[in-house]
Formats: sequence, C-alpha cells, structure tokens
Amino acid sequence: MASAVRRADAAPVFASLGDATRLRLVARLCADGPLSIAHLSDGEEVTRQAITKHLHALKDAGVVHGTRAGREHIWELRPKRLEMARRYLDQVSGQWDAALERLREFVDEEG
Amino acid sequence: MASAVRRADAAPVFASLGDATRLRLVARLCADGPLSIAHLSDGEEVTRQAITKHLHALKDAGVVHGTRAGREHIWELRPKRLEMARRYLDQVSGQWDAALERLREFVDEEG
DNA sequence: TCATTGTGCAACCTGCAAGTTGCCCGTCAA
DNA sequence: TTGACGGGCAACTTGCAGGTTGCACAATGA
Repeated sequence: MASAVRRADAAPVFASLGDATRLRLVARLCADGPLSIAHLSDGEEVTRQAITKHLHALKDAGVVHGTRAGREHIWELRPKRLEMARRYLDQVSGQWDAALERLREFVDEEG
Repeated sequence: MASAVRRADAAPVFASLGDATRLRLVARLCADGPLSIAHLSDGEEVTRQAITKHLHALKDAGVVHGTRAGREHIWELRPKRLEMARRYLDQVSGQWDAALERLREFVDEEG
C-alpha cells in the first residue's frame, strides 16, 4: 500500500492550487507541456511579473519545476505532487466511509 | 462519464484546504463525524473564534455544513465537494498522460 | 554592432486573511 | 432564578499575498 500522505505536506499543495490564475497555469502546463514565461503570460490578464510570482509559488509547493534554456525560462509540471494531493483526498474519503460504516453498525446495535 | 469539473468551482475548494488548521478540522470531522465548535476547538492552539472563522471559510467553499442544535452548533463534512476536488486532479492527470502519449507518438514518428 | 526579446530584481501599494479581545445573548441544569 | 456553558458579533491589529512599475541584463538575430 502507498504510504500515508501527511497533512503538513498536503496543505501547501492545496494552497498553491487555491488560486484561479495558478490553477489555470497548471492546466495549461498539463495540456500543452513545458512552456516559457512569455508563452504562459500570453492570454492572461495580469502582468508577466505576476505570472512569474505565481510560478514561484507553484515551485515552492513542488507542483512545478523550472529550467533555464538560453534566455528563456521553461516551466514544466511535476505530476507527482498533484498525485500526492489526490491521494490525500482519497485517504480522507476513506476515513469518512469508515465512519459511516461505524455509524451504521452502531445504529444496528441500538435498534 | 462524470461531467467535467470547472476550474472556477475547484479553486475555492483547494483554497479552503490550503490552510493547515482547516485541513486538520476536515480530518477530524472526517474521522470522528459531526462535532460542535467547542469540541473542534479542543486541542487546537488558536481561539474558538478563529476556529469559527475557519469553519465559515470551509462552509463558503461547500466543504462543510453547520446545523444549530440547542445551544450548540454542529458541523459535519460534505464529502461531495472533496470528491469534486479529487475528480479535478484526476482530470489534470489524465490530460498529462495524454500529453505524454502524444509526445511518445511524435518521437516515434520522428525516429 | 545594435535593436529586440525574454527575464530577473527590487521597491512599492493595497486589500484581505488570520487571529485576538471584549461583550452580549440564548440555552440548559441545579 | 441564577450561574455556567456554547456561541455570535464587531472592532481592531498585523502580516502577507497578489499585483504593479521601473530598470537592468543576457541572449539572440539581422
């Protein structure tokens, strides 16, 4: 079985995904593959600097990874972190199901 | 197939889970079932008021639901929202896999 | 060589989130 | 009826996130 995801690890990832602009960046990186800052800024309503800041926020959360190539800075997704977040939600859902089961048994006993 | 999760719906949920205290509250509600504010504040390092604010943040994101019972306010989890967040991560991962597949085919063609 | 392109850096502004404190109110039990 | 318990409300502080502007700098291409 996969090891349990710690809350302290999951929270920063969720926080990094909790911004609409960042979530859009993640979606684009996921659909189109690695892109430069200029390309990622293209079509966005905020400044290139704002995009850069968001990319660093995603990087600090481990969701994204940047590489310098000539005068460009290429950013790509790190799907492992997203998968970790998904696993955390799975864990919580699993606990919930177990709690429901316990409740059912309790009700059965009382009845 | 389940309908696609919109980014605008997912972002607030992620944001609500992006705080360590709130994530802890969610975990407790999930493991122990519905609890009052007093119980949820018990063991936390912040004030009851702070917990109340966090619970309202989770409620605004649709992750949690509160009911008044006598002089107590009972809060319980809404697993549907968490499941939605999980589905969103599934979507993104799916796109990522498709992108990898396209890349593989492209490399095969070139080779 | 020189203009253009893609970025990085730093300073700055602004609004909101997180937390606290103080006070008041309904509810429940003795 | 009264005191204790569980909460709501409002004002206030503080730190930081999100965004901007201005400038400097390296890489690139004509």
